[in-house]
Amino acid sequence: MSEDKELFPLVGVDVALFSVVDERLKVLLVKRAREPEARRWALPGGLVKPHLDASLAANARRVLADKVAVDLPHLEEVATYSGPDRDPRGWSVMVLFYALLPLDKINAVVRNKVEAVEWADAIAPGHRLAFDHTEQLTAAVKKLRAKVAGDALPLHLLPEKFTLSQLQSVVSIILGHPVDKSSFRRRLKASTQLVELDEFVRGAQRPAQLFRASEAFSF
Amino acid sequence: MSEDKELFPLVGVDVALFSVVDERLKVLLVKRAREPEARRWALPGGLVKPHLDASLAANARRVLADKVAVDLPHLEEVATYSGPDRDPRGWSVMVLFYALLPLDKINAVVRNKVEAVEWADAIAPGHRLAFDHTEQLTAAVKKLRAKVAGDALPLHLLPEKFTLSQLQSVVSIILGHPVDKSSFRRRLKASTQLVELDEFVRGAQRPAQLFRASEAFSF
DNA sequence: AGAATAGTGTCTGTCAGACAGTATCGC
DNA sequence: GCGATACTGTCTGACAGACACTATTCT
Repeated sequence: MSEDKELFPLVGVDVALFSVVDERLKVLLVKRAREPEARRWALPGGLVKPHLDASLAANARRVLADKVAVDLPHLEEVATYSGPDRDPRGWSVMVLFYALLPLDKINAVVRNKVEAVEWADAIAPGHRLAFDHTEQLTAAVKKLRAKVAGDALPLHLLPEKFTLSQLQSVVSIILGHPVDKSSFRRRLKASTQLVELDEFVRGAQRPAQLFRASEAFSF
Repeated sequence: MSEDKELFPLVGVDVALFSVVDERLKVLLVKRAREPEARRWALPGGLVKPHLDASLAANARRVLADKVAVDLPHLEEVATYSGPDRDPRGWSVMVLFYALLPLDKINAVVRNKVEAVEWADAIAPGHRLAFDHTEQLTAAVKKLRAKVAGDALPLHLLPEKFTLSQLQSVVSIILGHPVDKSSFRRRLKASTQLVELDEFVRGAQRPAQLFRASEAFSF
């Protein structure tokens, strides 16, 4: 066993699962039940099981299925974290992914489990995280922001049908600064990523047109 | 041993080492001496040795030190490739990096080794590559191009001191299309990445000013 | 009518591509 | 002078931020 430690690195994944709650970008944290780092908040993650997982992405989906009751619509690789000291169990390599979860599925999603679960503020989680997860979370947020700043649309955070105002709100929450309405809508009209529907949302004001992701959409 | 295969994935790195030769973007390939995939061209790579390597990046440097006699100035992570079938030895996960090598060090660089070594065209290598290395190479080129298109300067492909014309040439070779001289130079003057020197290159025409990377430079 | 949100029109500064023009060398 | 390469100036069209304006609903 201790020889195995010398010969074979531990291999697994961590996942930063983002959502938007209360006008804030949130990330799912779990309170670890077991050693190492027991009772400390951490990104959900786990070691790969070669007989179960077809890939690291599959590993990520399996791990998250323990905390969340939905299929993740999209997994994006961020970076790998490796070395002899980052986990006391031995030389380890963890591949970090991030995923986005639609607003309207949040309540249905959190499963009862041994560990506590929390949607923490993604920018300022308010906990000291286990292992190198603070660094990982920073990297995941940075990658997400870069992608959205580069004109990708975070539709995976929205319901299947959504208004442009909702989309604009989510984008500005992710980026951390206001987004101009006019230029935002101009961009979207030129884009092939959205399809306008003939449906409208009625509320206490002018109805808003609904949109959905087009076939050409890729995050 | 066969139980180990079930329990522990193989872990290693592959490296796409780029350079510019003869006005083309080239990548270093090695001809594998051992099974699996013996005698097939491949990206240089190797399994991590926990007692030797402090990280996967260190693993990459060690593997490349067998083929190349210089320290790699920069390693950039591209993606991971994993699964039970991509390597016949078992469930494996390889982390792909790319690196850039300065033009003026190429000749000093290739070591005598068991395997053959070749600088192949990065866009059309002309060989069927081992494992999933064709896909890996495509991803590495794409990532490099995206980085350079996003205003990063590939100074690691140039000598320490270089002219703007040389830099422009390298950028256009990487991107695969011509770059406008005027706007390119305008961008560089506004940038803090370069420092102009008081030295000039004299040739058969007007001397060209030399530049070097500034402290603020980061690829 | 007024509040609230959806959606549009217009102005303007910035910036990148295009390309012509000038500068400075060797021969 | 001529060829070659380095370097600069200028024009113009595209576009994004700013922001005011119009539109449509509910109360």
